[in-house]
Amino acid sequence: MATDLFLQNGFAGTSMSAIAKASGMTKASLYYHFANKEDLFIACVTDGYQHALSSLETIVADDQASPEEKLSQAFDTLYDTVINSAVGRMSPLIAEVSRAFPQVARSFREEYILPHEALVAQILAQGTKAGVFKPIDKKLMSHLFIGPIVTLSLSREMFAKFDDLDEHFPVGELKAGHLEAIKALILIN
Amino acid sequence: MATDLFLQNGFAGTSMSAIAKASGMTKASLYYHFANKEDLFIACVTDGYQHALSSLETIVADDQASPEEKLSQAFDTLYDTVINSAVGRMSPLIAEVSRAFPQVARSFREEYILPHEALVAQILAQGTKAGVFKPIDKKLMSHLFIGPIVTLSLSREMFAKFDDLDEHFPVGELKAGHLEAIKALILIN
DNA sequence: GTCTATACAGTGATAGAC
DNA sequence: GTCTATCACTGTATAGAC
Repeated sequence: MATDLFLQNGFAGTSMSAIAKASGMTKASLYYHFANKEDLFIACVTDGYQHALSSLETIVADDQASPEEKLSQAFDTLYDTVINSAVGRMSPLIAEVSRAFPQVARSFREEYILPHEALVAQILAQGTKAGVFKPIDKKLMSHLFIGPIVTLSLSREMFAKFDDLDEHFPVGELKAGHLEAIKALILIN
Repeated sequence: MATDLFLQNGFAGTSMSAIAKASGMTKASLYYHFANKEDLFIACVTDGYQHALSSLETIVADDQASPEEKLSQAFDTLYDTVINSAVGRMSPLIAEVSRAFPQVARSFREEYILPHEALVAQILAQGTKAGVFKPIDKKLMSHLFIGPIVTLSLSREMFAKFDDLDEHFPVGELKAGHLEAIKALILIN
């Protein structure tokens, strides 16, 4: 609710009055639940963490799938999460708020980014152990793996109101090409 | 000047009073030069376009260098531009402002993003013509080429105030690994 | 072209009744 | 736990003198 408003109008562009109205409350009631605007924002951000991580966790824990299948599933999940979910789309917003409130950045990193990276690293480690993936530096893999997805999400947010959005940023094709590129980089033989 | 303020505090977080003060003017004088805040912001953004493009243009026009050398030089330029220059760092800011003023996004795309992509595409086309690069889809290449760099810039903005910035986001290493990955993807033999 | 002064809407946040 | 009413303040923008 408040999350949607923040996404649409930014942090400074979303007033407590607007949030109260959208929540069917008055401002004063809102301030009964949250000490201030930052706390409310942080609640919005952390609220979205859980679900985004759980789908990756089930992929990692799957005993049936091969490392290559898991990699493909991780791509599906990450593209879906970063591009469609509220938390994923919030990156630029978090960057904006982080300037004034660095603890927002810290919490985002520790509770969202690092667990994500760790899960992706686990999938890659499973593949390396099975002898099908080359070992690769973890930071570099995050750079090449998550980088394009976040930028795609940012671009799509930026051009959300344009009617040729999907023509210029075709998620499916870009995802497929990206996956092939990563495979070319890490698959053995 | 105003650009730096926008970068530090976001669009809504930067007041006309603050800009006027930093410019050694009063608010009223500022409004003599710019009709409103958006116009001033657009002026800041477009102002940075020129230089950012010119360095890529000289690389493309170079008759001496091999396509592989040009690719490496383009990496140096893009990393430097996106991470260090004002325009490059402005992407999240432009995303913020674009929600309210879509023409900002359009101008950014047409005058900055598309020319950039076209120049990179030219380097790749030169390599393909010379028989050293495989042909590759233009949109995909932008996704894989520019995506990681923009996300790196965004991350570094987000964690700019943290003392372990360069440890977590080591530009040099990531750039080198990224270049190797792109080469693995497009180099023939 | 730059200034002082100001209009006026909206902001985050609080006091106190119910 | 929610309300009405209000606080002090800052925001964008403008009028009019010099």
